[in-house]
Amino acid sequence: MPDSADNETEESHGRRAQLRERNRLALIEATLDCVAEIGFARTSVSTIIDRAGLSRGMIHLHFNGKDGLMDAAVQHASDLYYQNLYMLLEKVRPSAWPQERIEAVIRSDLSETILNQNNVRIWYAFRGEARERQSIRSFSDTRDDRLRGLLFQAFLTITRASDAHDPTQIARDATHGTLAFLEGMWADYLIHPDAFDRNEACRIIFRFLSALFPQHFDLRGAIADTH
Amino acid sequence: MPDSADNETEESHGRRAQLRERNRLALIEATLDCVAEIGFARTSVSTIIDRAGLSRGMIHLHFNGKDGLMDAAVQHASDLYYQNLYMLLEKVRPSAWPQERIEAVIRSDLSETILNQNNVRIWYAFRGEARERQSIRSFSDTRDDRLRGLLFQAFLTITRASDAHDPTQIARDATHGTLAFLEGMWADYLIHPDAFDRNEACRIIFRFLSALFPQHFDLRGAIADTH
DNA sequence: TTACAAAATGGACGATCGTCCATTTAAATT
DNA sequence: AATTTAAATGGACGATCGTCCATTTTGTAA
Repeated sequence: MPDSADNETEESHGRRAQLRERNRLALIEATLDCVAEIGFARTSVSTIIDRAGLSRGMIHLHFNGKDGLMDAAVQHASDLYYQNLYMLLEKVRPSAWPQERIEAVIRSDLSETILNQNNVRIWYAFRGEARERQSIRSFSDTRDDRLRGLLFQAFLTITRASDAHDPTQIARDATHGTLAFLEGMWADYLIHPDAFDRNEACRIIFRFLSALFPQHFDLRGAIADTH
Repeated sequence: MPDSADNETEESHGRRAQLRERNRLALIEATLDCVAEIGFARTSVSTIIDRAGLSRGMIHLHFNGKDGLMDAAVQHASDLYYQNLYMLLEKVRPSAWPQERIEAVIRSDLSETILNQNNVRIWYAFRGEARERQSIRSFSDTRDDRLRGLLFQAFLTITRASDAHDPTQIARDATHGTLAFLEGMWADYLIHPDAFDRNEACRIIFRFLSALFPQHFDLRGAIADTH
């Protein structure tokens, strides 16, 4: 085994697997494009393979049918969402105040990278068809769980430092409320993509948060701790 | 009162029009049931007429095809939503404080009558397919407009009586924020219908509102004016 | 280069889609 | 009771759906 000595066995089959994966991904992306453009109901096998420029049989070959492809597409969209979101969140320095982390979550979730026409259409198209389809249902579920954890810990740090007699409850409500806010802003963007104003959306959320935590937020976002 | 003589002339043609209208409505209701149960994509002409117990041709006869039926169904769902909502809002006495009217909007929109499994599934199913369909798009639009007017006037009354230097802006933000809140609560209910708690949802909204307008709200809702 | 196997192709297939109309049913009129 | 006419029926129709496989293409190994 001369030059293949330091290559894995897989690498000798590399070109094949690489092409295979390329087509697999092309199908998923074509599916998401179709869903975003013409909706879930009108997205057929024909429109997908037509857009991908591949042959009919590939869907059955790679995904065991249309349902399997849809599941994979949902998973892919979810992965992309998190990949982008956490990439944005990583810019927050580790020593950041909790209110800064909260601001980062809000601004990221409303940024062009995350909240855009494609994503919002895909999001609502799948959510509308989530009934009885576990793969799609988890698409919506997961977002809540992971964002919720981030926000809750940050809010808890804030409320624990205060003199409120039920810091956990307040933190939970603040988390729930903030997520509801973001959800509402997404819906707003879906219905009125042109009239939507990201800065205004942020300001509204911060207006409410600054009323609830005046020492930690103002209309522009997080403010420095005073102790 | 059997078929008495004091019937109007129209009533002599009445029986026919009455039966006709009954079938028309049956088709619309069957459509909404199907959309709620199996989703927009899986709702076909066959499933609709099967559920309505009527014949295939009626859809073309009454609505000029499936699209027309869908449009009528969307309109009907929208009408029902407002009919129920405004019925609930009428219980608020005319002299009510603005904060009481705001509380009524919030509690109504989250009440069992309005926010239930059927409505929320229909709502999101149509919204997911709203792309390029004016009738469906207006379904979402209108809700905002009418509720927005109610809330904005109430918030404006509150902010104008305060010493804030930008009462209009605050009222607008509060309106936008409250609608976003409600939207988020609906999404919450769609994804977790069992875990959803109406009282908790109300409390969270009032927690934020009471932080913003401490003289007008507490965790339980509106409070009496102090001047 | 030849042989092998994995991957990709594209058309055939039955099922189901939405539309539409010839026919039947039954209410209203004479 | 006979006639008229609006409403309802249900099957035929072509189009399109998603599935699947016989065949071809192409990367890899002998």
